[in-house]
Amino acid sequence: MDIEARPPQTTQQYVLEQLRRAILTGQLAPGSAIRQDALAEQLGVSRVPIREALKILEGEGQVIYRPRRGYMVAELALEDFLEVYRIRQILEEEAVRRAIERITDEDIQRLQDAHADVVAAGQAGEIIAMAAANRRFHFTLIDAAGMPRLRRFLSILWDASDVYRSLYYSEESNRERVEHEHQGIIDAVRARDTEDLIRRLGEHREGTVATFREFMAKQDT
Amino acid sequence: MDIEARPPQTTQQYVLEQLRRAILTGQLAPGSAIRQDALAEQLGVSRVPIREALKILEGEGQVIYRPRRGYMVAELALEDFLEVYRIRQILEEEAVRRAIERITDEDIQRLQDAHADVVAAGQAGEIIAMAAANRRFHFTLIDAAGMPRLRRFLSILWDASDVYRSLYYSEESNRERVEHEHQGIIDAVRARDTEDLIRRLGEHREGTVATFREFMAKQDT
DNA sequence: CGATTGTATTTTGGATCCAGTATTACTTGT
DNA sequence: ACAAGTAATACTGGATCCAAAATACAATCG
Repeated sequence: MDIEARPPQTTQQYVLEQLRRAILTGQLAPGSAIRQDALAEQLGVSRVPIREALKILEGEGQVIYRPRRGYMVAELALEDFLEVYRIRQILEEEAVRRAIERITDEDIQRLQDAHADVVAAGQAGEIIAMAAANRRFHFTLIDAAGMPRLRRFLSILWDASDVYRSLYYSEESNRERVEHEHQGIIDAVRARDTEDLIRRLGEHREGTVATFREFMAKQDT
Repeated sequence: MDIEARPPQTTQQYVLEQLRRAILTGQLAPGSAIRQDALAEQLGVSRVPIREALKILEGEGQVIYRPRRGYMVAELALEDFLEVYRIRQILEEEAVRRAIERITDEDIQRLQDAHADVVAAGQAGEIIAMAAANRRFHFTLIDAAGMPRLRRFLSILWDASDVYRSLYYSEESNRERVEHEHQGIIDAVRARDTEDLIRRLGEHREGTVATFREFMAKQDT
């Protein structure tokens, strides 16, 4: 027997999850200071696991740290967002180039399943679930590249730029666009057509960026 | 007046520096376990700042963490190295494309200065100084792109793939090659010739990778 | 003699406590 | 009334202590 040992869930991992979630949903607003012992009390743990979770987020660039001043949630201005998104696109492009050469039918099935989850969550209006399924969709493709470090970086970039997602998905028209583009991506993968796939990913990105520009413009008024 | 406050050096930052250095020079060999209180005693601090520094390195992917088992220095097999290097190249390419449009004469001067430092350190046989100057050379160019997050990722990737550098630079022939290629890069920047610059960076990378293949092959015997 | 279970030791994870620094509020002087 | 200096407060950084989990070792049973 060779049973995979379940890695035990430590408190810091729990805290890390909670922090990620709070940042993603905007409960911890970008730019706001993070008070360690308030958080500790709120989560019912001591300050130590809080500090360690914050250190990981610091390494990932999701929070800003200034010695003796504490942590704040990193802000994402439009131009920062565009920068992160641009990096994501470059890396994802590299990943899918490799992925399309090695992807199996089961992977494609998973892709299709993840897409179905996106649609279902969208119709149910469950924003968090939709963001999660969307992530799974993209990373199914990325995983097929078999480049673990590239995957890691994309994962961090994803988290870092997913901050405003919840607002973004709430618009009906965006959901439809995403659904349509995803299906196109799946088709291109099925056909093993690299250039078409790259083109579709590019369009997917441009659609997203355009939507964001509108969104930010609306915010400013 | 808007003076930037000097951030005080905390113990964890000191520990972090020491750990980075130990990993870079190979004192902490890839794959070896990191014993927390041994380190704490050695550096004359408590275990707390050690743990927090390790958390940052975990976020950067330089050490592997398993709950309740501790940390190990991440191993870099040849294929891992190639993967990291490939990512670096892609991102550096994006950076220099932007950089060449915005770079100033002062930046170019700094580039030339950094290159001079590389040569000087090389002749003096100071490997660590040479690695540092080489890093400065590349990041002078990257900084000119004005993409702070991209810069951050490149910085992490650089550290992660710099592990074997000390061995690498010790060979005379490599030093000469690096010097020659750097000068070519500077010339291309001066001429604002993007395509030539990209081409030269690609060659620079290929030369490095080829050298590494030889090096690893020698190691295996 | 080998394997398995129980025990001791080592090492990490978390809590509490203390010290040093930054921020805020208040007081005092002009 | 406003500014500057000072005192009070709040929060972070680090050390020590304790608990829990993993590993190493030994003893016992088949």
